[in-house]
Amino acid sequence: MNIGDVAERSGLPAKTIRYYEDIGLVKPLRSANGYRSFRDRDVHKLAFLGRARALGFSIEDCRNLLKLYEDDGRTSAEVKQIAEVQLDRIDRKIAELTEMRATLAHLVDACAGDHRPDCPILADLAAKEEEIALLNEAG
Amino acid sequence: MNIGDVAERSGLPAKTIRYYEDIGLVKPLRSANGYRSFRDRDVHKLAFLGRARALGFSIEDCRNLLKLYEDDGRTSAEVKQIAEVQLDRIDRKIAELTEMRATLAHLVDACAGDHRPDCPILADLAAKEEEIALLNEAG
DNA sequence: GATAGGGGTTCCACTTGATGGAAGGTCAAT
DNA sequence: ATTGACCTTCCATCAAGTGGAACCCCTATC
Repeated sequence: MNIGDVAERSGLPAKTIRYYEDIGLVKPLRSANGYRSFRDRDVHKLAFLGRARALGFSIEDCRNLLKLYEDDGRTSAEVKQIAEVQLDRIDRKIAELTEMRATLAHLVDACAGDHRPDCPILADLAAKEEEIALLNEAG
Repeated sequence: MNIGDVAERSGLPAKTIRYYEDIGLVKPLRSANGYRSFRDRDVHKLAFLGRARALGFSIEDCRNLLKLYEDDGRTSAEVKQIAEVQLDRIDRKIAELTEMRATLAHLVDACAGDHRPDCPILADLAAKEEEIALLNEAG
């Protein structure tokens, strides 16, 4: 199968598939004309990668998950551990964003958004210099 | 003021400050010995940048916010608009992560995490190939 | 005067995960 | 023969820094 078909079937752009070959995630064969020739196995792997990436796993995680996927001697504990670490990363990211959101929403709410220059958003961004200065004086 | 002091006061690493100069966010003077010489104004700007970045604003947003900050003729509407777009980005990101989290948490929950190879996580990542295949047959 | 340390400087490479584009080869059909 | 849709490689670019090498500056101490 040529890269175009694989792209369609796996849902990944051809460019991405080439990139994945480049970094050693898939190793398609080559036809006589130099075109990449993908086996079903390669297509499966790419679809797997697409899913794993959609869950936010890093490329390195994907590499490891793929290895486990193809290793009959794996234990589900190994897989679970990778997933748990990722779950934790997601949780921390969500917490971080939620905090940002709260602060920003508060500021947006306080801002008139009119023709005047007075703006609590800018005021807040600027004011914190002093907080930092105070912190440093204290510390 | 030298870069080390500024780093401490603004809370930004010296490397980052140099980088910010590089991309034109701050323009410190130079002492006779070639050292960067930061005025209070520069330190304020850097602290401002630190805060804005902490709220997730992109460097380009920061550039614009800084411009507005220094422009007496600004309107709060301009500022608010940038902030609202950012708020929206955060919301979309949170939604995306929340969905990832739900899927992943479900899978982690279903996985025994023991010595056996059977793993719902891998099964899920692999199974979706077929969904895609079906989707493609249908479409 | 030499030297050690703790600043500072520049510049280049690397990170993550692709993506865009140029220049050119291949293939099927007209 | 030539169009158009494929495919190939390679190089550059994005965000937002970070790490490190090689080298300069300044002060204090021996």
